[in-house]
Amino acid sequence: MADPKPKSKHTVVRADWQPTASQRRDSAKRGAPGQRLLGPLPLPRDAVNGEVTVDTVAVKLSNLDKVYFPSSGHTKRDLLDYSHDVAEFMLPHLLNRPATLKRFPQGIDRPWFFQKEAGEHMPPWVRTAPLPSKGERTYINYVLCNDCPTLLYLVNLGCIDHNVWMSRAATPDQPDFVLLDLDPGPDAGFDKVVRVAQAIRRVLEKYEILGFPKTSGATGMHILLPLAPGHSFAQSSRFAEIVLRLAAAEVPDLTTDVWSVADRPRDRVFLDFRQNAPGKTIPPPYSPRAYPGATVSTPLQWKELTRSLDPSRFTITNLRRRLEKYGDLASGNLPGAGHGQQLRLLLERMHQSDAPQKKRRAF
DNA sequence: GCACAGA
DNA sequence: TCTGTGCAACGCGCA
DNA sequence: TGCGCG
Repeated sequence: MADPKPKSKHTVVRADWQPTASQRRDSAKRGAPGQRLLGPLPLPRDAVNGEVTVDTVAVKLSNLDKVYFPSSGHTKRDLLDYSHDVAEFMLPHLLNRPATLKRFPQGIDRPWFFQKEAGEHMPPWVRTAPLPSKGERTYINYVLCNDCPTLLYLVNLGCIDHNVWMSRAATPDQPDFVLLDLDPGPDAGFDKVVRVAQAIRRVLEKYEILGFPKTSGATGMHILLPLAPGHSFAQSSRFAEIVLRLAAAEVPDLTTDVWSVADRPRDRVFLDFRQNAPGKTIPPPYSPRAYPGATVSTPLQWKELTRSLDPSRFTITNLRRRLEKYGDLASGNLPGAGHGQQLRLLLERMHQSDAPQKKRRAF
């Protein structure tokens, strides 16, 4: 493939960017409880505009008092304080992943827009990666949110949630985890999501598959299965479908695979494997969401999946307490964690285990 | 949130 | 100087 | 061939 060289003043990344020596040193502490929480913005509390210097980079911040979440009163400053505080936990999950910017410059109740092309107006220290678009006919310079200054810059632009690919820029066609997406209908409470997640947990345990559950930050849940390098999205999607169909067979009255929203039962949990595709995005662990209350996509321990689990409890205001207590419960899903699974091996294990039995069918 | 075009 | 506008676009299943 | 869908 020809070396893509779209003109850009940004630092273009054609291979995965490598951490500096000091960042490598620090990374040993990452994921440990209470470590690396950086506190709120280093800025006077009454400042409405300002400039912070983070990692030797000066970032301009504006309209800090603007209310982004009217029902709870959370402001842009609250979002920036949170982002600065948890950056060491969130950034590893964003590293080198092309980002689709979803911008809410006037808050969650006002018009928003997508932005993929970084354009020529971002500061030169914002890293980007050129990726083919429209069937290889053109390139888009995607933002890579690889450091704290970039994170704060994006939040200042109105990026409330972060939406990143399941692959990294150097290998855009190779997902490094499988996404199991649990999406409850409007009349399905979170208790149903929990029961379906427990069914998925039983399937994963039966075949010794490693998975990390998290709230989506909205109404559903995500379960992430770390992948060894070299898998395709076709493979990750097929595997997600297999696991979800096995789980659905255990709780058929709680689940649906109906694609059309109009025809989909409103009181069931839609199990979506189609999200495993190139260019599709997911809010990573610790991403805030543009929902009332400033909820956060929050990694969980499996044992926390109880009837009383309420995902609206996890917000930008209180998430640091969980990080102090538990550290990064999803750190095992990071590409460097060494837990990448070979789908061929998992499928062999599943096939052997089921060989004497009939094939399971039905969603 | 911000650059840009057109009035 | 003000005001309006753009800021994305994949591939699958089905009619 | 287009639409709904995430």
